[in-house]
Amino acid sequence: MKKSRAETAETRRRIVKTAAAEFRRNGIHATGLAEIMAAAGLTQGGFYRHFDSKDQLVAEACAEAMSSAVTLTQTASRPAEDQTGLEVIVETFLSQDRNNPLEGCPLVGLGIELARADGDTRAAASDGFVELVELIASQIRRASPEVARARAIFALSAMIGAVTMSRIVTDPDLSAAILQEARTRLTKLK
Amino acid sequence: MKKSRAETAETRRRIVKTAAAEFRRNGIHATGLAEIMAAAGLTQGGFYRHFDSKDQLVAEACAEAMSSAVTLTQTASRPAEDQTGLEVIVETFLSQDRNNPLEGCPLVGLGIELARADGDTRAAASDGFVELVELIASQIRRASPEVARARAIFALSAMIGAVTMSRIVTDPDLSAAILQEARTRLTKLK
DNA sequence: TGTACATCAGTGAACGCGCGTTCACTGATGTAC
DNA sequence: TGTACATCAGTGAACGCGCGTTCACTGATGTAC
Repeated sequence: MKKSRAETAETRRRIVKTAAAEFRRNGIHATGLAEIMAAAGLTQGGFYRHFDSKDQLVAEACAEAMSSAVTLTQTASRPAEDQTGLEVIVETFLSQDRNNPLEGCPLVGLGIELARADGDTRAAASDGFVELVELIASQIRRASPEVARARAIFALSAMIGAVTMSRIVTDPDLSAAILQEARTRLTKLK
Repeated sequence: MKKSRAETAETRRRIVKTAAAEFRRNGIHATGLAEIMAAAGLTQGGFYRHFDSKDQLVAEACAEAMSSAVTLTQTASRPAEDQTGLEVIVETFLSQDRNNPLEGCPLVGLGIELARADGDTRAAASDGFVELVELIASQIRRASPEVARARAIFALSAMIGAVTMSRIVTDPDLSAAILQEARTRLTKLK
């Protein structure tokens, strides 16, 4: 049953992408390897042909998820007809579908679990945060680079808190209000 | 080995308080009942004399942790000599010791796990969020109640995001900057 | 180019372990008289 | 108030289950000649 090199590489990528989605949906600790492998169309025994441990997969899945969040934000940051780049980024970030967390920002979906994860995973999350900060800062044009970066740090952490709380809260109106307040206040930072 | 009613009630409270601390330290899923019972000075078998399930303990521990966060914030909200009530609240919230999460805000320590928890737990978290919002709003005096509430919603979710990210990020300077930016911007909401 | 063989991706079953939960038992507490 | 007994908080061991990890095996791929 050996597979070609191309197939092997493709399988590995599929496992990482599947894991990135499942971890964001259910959390890292609550997601088992058997579940991930099944979702990737494989059986659990094959896992260790690709990875040394669950921790290694967690780190790679976190890096992968951060990388697609950065790409998504990059795409979104092209200013539209009547909106600045910052407005579009804020709008996009705050519109993450609560019912489809598979592709949302891992800093929200994995959240505080990242602070307890091992070094490689935390480093991936941390690096991704910095990349997003720089992307946002580049859209704040009326300020010096230092001030823009400071505002971007605030905007990103505030958005992460808002999306997180909008998912926790049980009242749909409150959930919408949390996102709306963040939207209103953070688009003013331009 | 039967205990008196007073002792039984005291034991129950101790289990809930211990659980509230352990869940905030390690996360809900990652904390076992045996670990909690041992930390409370008991053996694991006695757990079901007090609770029907782990989920019930999670809900009570969440309510307990939110309640002490509210009490702490209430105490902090008395304006000091040279600071407004809002400034003191923001200062207090953002000074949660990363290395001692036992008593920090459960909306940070439990984080996105709360969004996946069962109804009672989410309700406790949600109610606690609303209480904190009202407490913060009451310290924003120059605005109408509606505007004050809107600002409080933003301030609280932004602080939760900032403390969360300050714990995730690996660079201590960045961690401090995240908290500093939140402090600077949110104390201006008065 | 064709053949023989070593490699190794993936399967399926098993491993030890810790989880949430259950249970028989103990013995101090609380109750009934 | 004192005595006899039912209650039940807490212990310690066990339960089934799912976890991360290991392993013997299969058979198509890639390599050596």
